[in-house]
Amino acid sequence: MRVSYARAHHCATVIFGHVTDRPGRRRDSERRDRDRRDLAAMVHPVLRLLVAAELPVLAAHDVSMWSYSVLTALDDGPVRTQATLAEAIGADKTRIIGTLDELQDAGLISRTPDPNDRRARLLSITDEGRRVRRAVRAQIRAKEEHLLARLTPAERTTFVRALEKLSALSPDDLSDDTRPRRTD
Amino acid sequence: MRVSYARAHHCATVIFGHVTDRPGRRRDSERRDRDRRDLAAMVHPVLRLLVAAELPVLAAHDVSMWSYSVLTALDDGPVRTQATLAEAIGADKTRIIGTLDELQDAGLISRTPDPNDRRARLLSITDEGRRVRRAVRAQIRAKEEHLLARLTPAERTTFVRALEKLSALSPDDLSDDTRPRRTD
DNA sequence: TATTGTTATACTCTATAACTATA
DNA sequence: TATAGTTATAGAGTATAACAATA
Repeated sequence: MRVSYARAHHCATVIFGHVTDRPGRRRDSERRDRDRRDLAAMVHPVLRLLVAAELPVLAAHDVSMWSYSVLTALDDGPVRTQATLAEAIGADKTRIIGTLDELQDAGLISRTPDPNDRRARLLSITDEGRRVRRAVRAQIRAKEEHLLARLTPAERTTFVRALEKLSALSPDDLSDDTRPRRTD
Repeated sequence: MRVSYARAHHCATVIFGHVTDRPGRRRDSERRDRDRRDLAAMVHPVLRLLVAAELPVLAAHDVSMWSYSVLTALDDGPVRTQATLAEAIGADKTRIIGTLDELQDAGLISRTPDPNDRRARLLSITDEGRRVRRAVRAQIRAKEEHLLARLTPAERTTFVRALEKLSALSPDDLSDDTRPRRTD
């Protein structure tokens, strides 16, 4: 995930001069929602901001974004095989191999052959890996505070809660098939 | 911005078994906030969800993500030169040229030489371009409803408001230099 | 035959630098 | 000399297919 640092000052000025819309008495909240930018057009800059804030922290600890993602998954969850880990962090089997090699060379994770299935290699985070992960996380949390400080306490709580809800969804949850209507 | 459709079922189970933390009487909200995932780890899956939802819509109208971004900027703002447009959408001068060529060939934008500066080419969206942009937006909004429907009305309002606030920030707004303290 | 981990290849995207034509 | 637009080249990142070992 590479992100350019170019600032995305998406022009927020929305002009609907010649949109002939029935001049009903809409509430402000409805008008607000209609005139807002697309969600992706707002979420993307926020992600770039977050990544830009995280990269220096990661670099200071000599870990890549993928490495940090792997360490996080291994620290939070039980031992995994490479395939399950890859799916857990939304990556590809082939994509994380280089990352795992680096992490192993750095002594942050260990890969031991599975006695029950000699094809598989069981992954686990080392004490040093745990230390690095948590040091990085602490610094990232500090950076996040700069962002969240722009919100009111109530906004902040709701924003994080909403993020937790939405980030847990799978693409299937958004498919049109979930609509109650049936064609038969 | 290419996004794999692999589901990011980030394991949300957080285990702090051996983190010796003073067992004070923390409020639930504080504990919640401490045990949550990193913001980027939540924002990223949300963006992927949104992009996955948008791509089919864009494909149906034969426009790329960058094309839609350009059409949006030109529809919402005044006529721009290519350089200013590029910066407005967070892209690079050289990166959008191919996109502009496609849009021009498709008759969705026009590029006319600037009479005052024969180096520059003034951009403007055509009626057809406006039609496409708004048709795409309407469909994207419909898809977004699937996502936002997972939130309560109050959560939704606050979430969108928070996104508007945060997405308007520039990297400078997050730098450590903004802290009130000085070293001298 | 299917699966785990791995490697190799090709393809996409991006950044950088160079070029032109104007100013 | 500097700038707007363009083009070309190199590099990073990714997906896909193919492979060896094991089930």
